[in-house]
Amino acid sequence: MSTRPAGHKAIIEAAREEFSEQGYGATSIRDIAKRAGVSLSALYYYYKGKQDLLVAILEEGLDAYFDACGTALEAAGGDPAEQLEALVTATVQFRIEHPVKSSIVQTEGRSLEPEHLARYRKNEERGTQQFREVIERGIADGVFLTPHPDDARRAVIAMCNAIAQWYRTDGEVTPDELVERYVSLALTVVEYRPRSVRRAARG
Amino acid sequence: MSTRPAGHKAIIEAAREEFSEQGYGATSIRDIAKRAGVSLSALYYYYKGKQDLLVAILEEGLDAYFDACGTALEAAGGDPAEQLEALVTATVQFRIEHPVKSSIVQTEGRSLEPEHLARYRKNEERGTQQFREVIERGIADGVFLTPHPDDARRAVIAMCNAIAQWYRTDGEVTPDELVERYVSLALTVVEYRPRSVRRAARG
Amino acid sequence: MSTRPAGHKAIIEAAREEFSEQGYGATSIRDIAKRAGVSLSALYYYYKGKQDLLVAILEEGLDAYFDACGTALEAAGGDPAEQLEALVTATVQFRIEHPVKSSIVQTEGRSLEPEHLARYRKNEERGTQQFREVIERGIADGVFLTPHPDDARRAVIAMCNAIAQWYRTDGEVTPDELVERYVSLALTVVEYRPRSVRRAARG
Amino acid sequence: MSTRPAGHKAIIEAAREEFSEQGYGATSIRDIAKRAGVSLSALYYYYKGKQDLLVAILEEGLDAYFDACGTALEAAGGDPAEQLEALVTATVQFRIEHPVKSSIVQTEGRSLEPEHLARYRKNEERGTQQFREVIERGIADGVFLTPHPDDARRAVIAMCNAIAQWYRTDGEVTPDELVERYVSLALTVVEYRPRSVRRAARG
DNA sequence: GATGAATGAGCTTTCATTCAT
DNA sequence: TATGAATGAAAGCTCATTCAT
Repeated sequence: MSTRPAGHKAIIEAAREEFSEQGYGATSIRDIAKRAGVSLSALYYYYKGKQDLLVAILEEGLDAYFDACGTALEAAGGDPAEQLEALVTATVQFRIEHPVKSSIVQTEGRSLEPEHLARYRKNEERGTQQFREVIERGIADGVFLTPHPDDARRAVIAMCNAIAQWYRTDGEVTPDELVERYVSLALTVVEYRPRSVRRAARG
Repeated sequence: MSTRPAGHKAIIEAAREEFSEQGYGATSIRDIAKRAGVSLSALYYYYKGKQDLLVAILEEGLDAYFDACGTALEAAGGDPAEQLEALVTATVQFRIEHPVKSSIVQTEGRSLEPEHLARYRKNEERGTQQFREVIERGIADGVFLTPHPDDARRAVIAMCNAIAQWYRTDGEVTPDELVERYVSLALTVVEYRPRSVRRAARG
Repeated sequence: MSTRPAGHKAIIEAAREEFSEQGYGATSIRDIAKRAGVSLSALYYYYKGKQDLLVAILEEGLDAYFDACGTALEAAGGDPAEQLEALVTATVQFRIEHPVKSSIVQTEGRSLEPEHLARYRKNEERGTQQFREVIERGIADGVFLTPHPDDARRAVIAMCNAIAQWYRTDGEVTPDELVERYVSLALTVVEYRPRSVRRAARG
Repeated sequence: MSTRPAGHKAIIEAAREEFSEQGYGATSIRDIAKRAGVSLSALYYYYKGKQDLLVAILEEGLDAYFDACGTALEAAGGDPAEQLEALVTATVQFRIEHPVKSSIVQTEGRSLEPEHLARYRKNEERGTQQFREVIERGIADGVFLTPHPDDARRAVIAMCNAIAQWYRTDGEVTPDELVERYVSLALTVVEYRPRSVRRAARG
């Protein structure tokens, strides 16, 4: 959690939008200051520089996403299917509600200077790990039948992430509908077969 | 097909790699010249500028991909499942064999100046359209059961595209294996049920 | 009147001299910065660019000249001969005292980009207009006998303007003498015949 | 007289027009080649470089003007008034017929590099000298009464030179009319009084 | 005679950043 | 807290010119 002085939200917000629209490399610090409506010097008063802004934005982006996932997982039971549902729901909702944060986190990691990159990549990895654990447990429990858990995981994450790039809140599909569809898609991808069904089938 | 004088391949190649690694905005034209081993002026002799390089790279990237899809589709029969298989195979192979071309086409469209953007976006749309047609025909034929063809399509495309970002040829999975798995995943996502099976099930 | 922040006079002055000596096109912005003794960036802090400098210089040049003419005309009576004398005096003095401003205004209008050119040419026209009005009134009053007022006007203006290119303050002729001679020349050119003389001649 | 190989007139012509419109410093050698419709290399085949083109143009410009003056003076008698008439006529006609040549000669001398400048300025001086001699002879003969021959000379030259900048062949005044007016103006400026008139006045 | 290819130097401009106040 | 002023470095690009063919 950052402990920065208040009153600089406009700056972060502006930077996020500029980075998202043009990319870190193509964004000038003046563009950000102008968009935030503050002077160039004010920006430097709050942040050490352009890279510092990026670090703050990326960290906050990951944190916010992981918070959402954590909350969802806690609310879900111990069942792998329920947990996958929780993760997909949290991810889809986050991509819908925070498309800018999402796209930056997905694209601008490469713009980190070496000293920040390693830590960031490691942190980022937690997202993969969450899905990996749930899927592998589902397989161990015999409810996810996919023979290729890594590919299934990557597919699920990729399709959820892509939402940030095309979903528009003024479109035809409501967020809830979309969540439902993607949960369903994800369960299809991991080839989910509920125990009860199989038991019933046997009888 | 470009009709540029020969001997400038090194330039395009260098530009592609720099754009892919750092992003268009963060790449300097000097970086490209240096990487290509030519003088700055030589670069300007062949290309009008940085934007011109990007345009050439993006166009070629799309063309090459569409060529691969076209060839694959022609070789496939009229059956929607076979055609989806062909498209997925072509896409996965292209992402594996041309990860740099793939990632640029996926990320740097936004770096096009307005005058080139519209045409590019339209061209890009052809990729979506290929998948859309095949999937819808599969649904019409009753072999793809997914109730949400748009989501299925986006999922299939997203998961195939993501390959460019993580696949390494020196990894555990061979290209052919990966193709097979993704074809299988795609058919799962569209909920493919072959006619013969359903007929048998009915009997 | 310009409302720029103070302390950038050295820049304008340097630009004026460089433009005057080498021409706008041949002057590099580095030359100007060096001559002004400021950094290249300082120059851009005060002016948007090379063209902006030219615009400022040309506008100020015209303004200063028109101010001098205006003051002289106000001090003069309503008599056309006196007014022509005032205009020629103001012009000659301005060419002597501000040869650099004068030569730039005379030569570098063509270096204006289209968006500034029209306005400038119109403003410039006021100079011609001042002379035209005075000469035509003198003709109407019957004191200027020249049958070709346009040619006379152009001749007077051209000869006054040329002074900026050859007059040296360390030469033989004092400014006051030169003014007197050019006033006399101008009155000759418009074929001035004072009323009193003609009346006397008649008697 | 230049002894250059034929077929390069288009180049000189193009250079003249570019230099005249934009100034030497602002003209690129590529602009010239494009306007002449030849390749960049062709230009370098005929001329050593940009400066060489300027030298050729300026020399030819002065030569052509002096030729015209020489011819006119030869045709005129020995009378100073007739000779001044001849010079003004030649000058006005040249400014009318060759406005581009005229304007370059008047403005671009400063663009000569030191090694060519001295010779050019000296050559240029011949123009002044022609007028000076005629006017001084007129004064010695007692037909030009101006008390300031240098100012008169400069005035005459300046007003004639200015013609190149404003005269348009499609305007109201014919060349012949203009010549007549400027001859008349020039004689006014030098305060010409024919002998016969004065003799008559005395009687 | 003529040209396509190539270059190094220089161009105008914008960059991220610092600092005195 | 906050900013106007200033800077060195580097950006994209154009320049006049050369040279092998």
